[in-house]
Amino acid sequence: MTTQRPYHHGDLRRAVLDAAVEAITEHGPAGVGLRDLARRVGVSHAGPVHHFKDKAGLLTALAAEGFALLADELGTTASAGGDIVDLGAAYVRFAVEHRAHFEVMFRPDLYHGDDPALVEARDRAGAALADGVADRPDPELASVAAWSLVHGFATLWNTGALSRADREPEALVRAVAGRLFPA
Amino acid sequence: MTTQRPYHHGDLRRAVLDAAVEAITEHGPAGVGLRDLARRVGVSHAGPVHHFKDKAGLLTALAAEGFALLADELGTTASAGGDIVDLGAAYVRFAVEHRAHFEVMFRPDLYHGDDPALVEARDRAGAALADGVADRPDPELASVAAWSLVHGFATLWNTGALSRADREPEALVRAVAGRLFPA
DNA sequence: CCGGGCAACTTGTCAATGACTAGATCGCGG
DNA sequence: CCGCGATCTAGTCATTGACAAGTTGCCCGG
Repeated sequence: MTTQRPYHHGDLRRAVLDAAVEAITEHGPAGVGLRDLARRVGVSHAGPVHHFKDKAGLLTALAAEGFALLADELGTTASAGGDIVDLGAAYVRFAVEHRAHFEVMFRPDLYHGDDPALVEARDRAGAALADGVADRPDPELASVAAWSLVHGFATLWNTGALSRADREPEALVRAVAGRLFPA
Repeated sequence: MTTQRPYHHGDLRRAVLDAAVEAITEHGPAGVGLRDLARRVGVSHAGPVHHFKDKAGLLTALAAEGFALLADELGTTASAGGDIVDLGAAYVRFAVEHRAHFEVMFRPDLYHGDDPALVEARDRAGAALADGVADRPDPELASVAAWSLVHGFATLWNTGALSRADREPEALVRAVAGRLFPA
C-alpha cells in the first residue's frame, strides 16, 4: 500500500461528514471530536476546520443535511399519494435509518440555528409535515399532535426506551398513528 | 463579607447538582464542565469528583434524581384520581419545569445507564405511566401511543420547535391528548 | 506555456478540560 | 485526646477546540 495520499484530499468535506455520522452513530453527539474525525479521515488535526469553521459549524452542516434528507423523504411519500400515517412512518424510518443526523437536528444548542441553508431545509421539512394534515379538521392542532406522536416515538425508539416491543418500529408507529388518525 | 468558607462545604453534592441544573438550563448538557461547576460552587476544581467519580457520574445522579422526581409527580396525580390526560399533562409540566433533568434523562450516552439508583427510579416512573393506561383497550399499544405523544410534545416544546403556538404548553398538550384518548 | 494567486491542507501553539495522584484539613467515635 | 476516614485542595498529564502562520498544488489569465 504505497498509495501516498495526495496533498489535496479530493472531497474532504464529505469525508468528514461521513466520518461524523459514523462516530455519532457509535458514541452519540457528545463523543465526537474534530481531531478524532481528522484522524479517521487521515488528514491533519486542523484539516476539517477549513471546511466547517468550528465544531458547531460541522454539526450545523450535518443538521442541515439531515433536514434536507427528511424533507425529501416526506416529499416523495406525499407525492406518492401517502396519507398522514404514511408520512409518520416515513418520519420514523428516517429517524431510525439516519439516527446520527436526527440526533443532531434536534439539539439546537450544538449548532448555529441561524445558518441559511439549515433554515431553508428545516422550513421545507416543516412544510411537508404541515401539508400532510392540511385536510384534517383543526389542522393546527392536528399538526402538533401528529408531529409530537411521531417525534416522540422516534426519539424513544432511538434511545432504546421502546425496544422491548418486538415489532418493527415502522409497523408499530403505523399502529399507533392509526389510532390518532383513523382512516 | 468576611465569611471565609469552611474547609468542608456542608453539602457539596447538592450544591454541585444545583449548579449543574442551572448550567444545563442555560447552555444545554454539552456546555457543562466539571471545573466550571466547581468554580460556580466555589470549591477547587477536583472537589466535585469526590462525590460523583467523573462527569458521567454527575449526570447519572442528575438523571436518577430526574426520574425520581418524575415518578413522584406521576404518582401524586394518579393517586389524586387523575386520568391519562392528567398524567400526560403532568409529564409535560415536569419536562418544562425541570428541563435540565429532562434533557439529561433521555440522553443515555451521557451517563451510566446501569446505576442501581437510576434503574430503580426509571422503572418506578415507567410503572406509573403504564398504570395510567392499564384500563384502556390494548394497553400495550396505548402505552406506547401515550408515552410517544407526550414525550414528543415535551421535547419539541423544549427545543422551541412548537413555541409558535401561543397557548400554554400544558393546556395545549391536554387538547392534543384528549384527541388520542377521548373521555 | 508559465507564473501568480488562491484554496486546501499542515504544523505549531495556547488555554481549558477531564482524569488522576498525593497531600492537607476536619470531624467523629473510642 | 487520638487517630482514622471522609472531604476537599493542589499539582500534573494527555487531549481537545481554536487560532496563526506556513506549504502545497491546482487553475486561470496572459
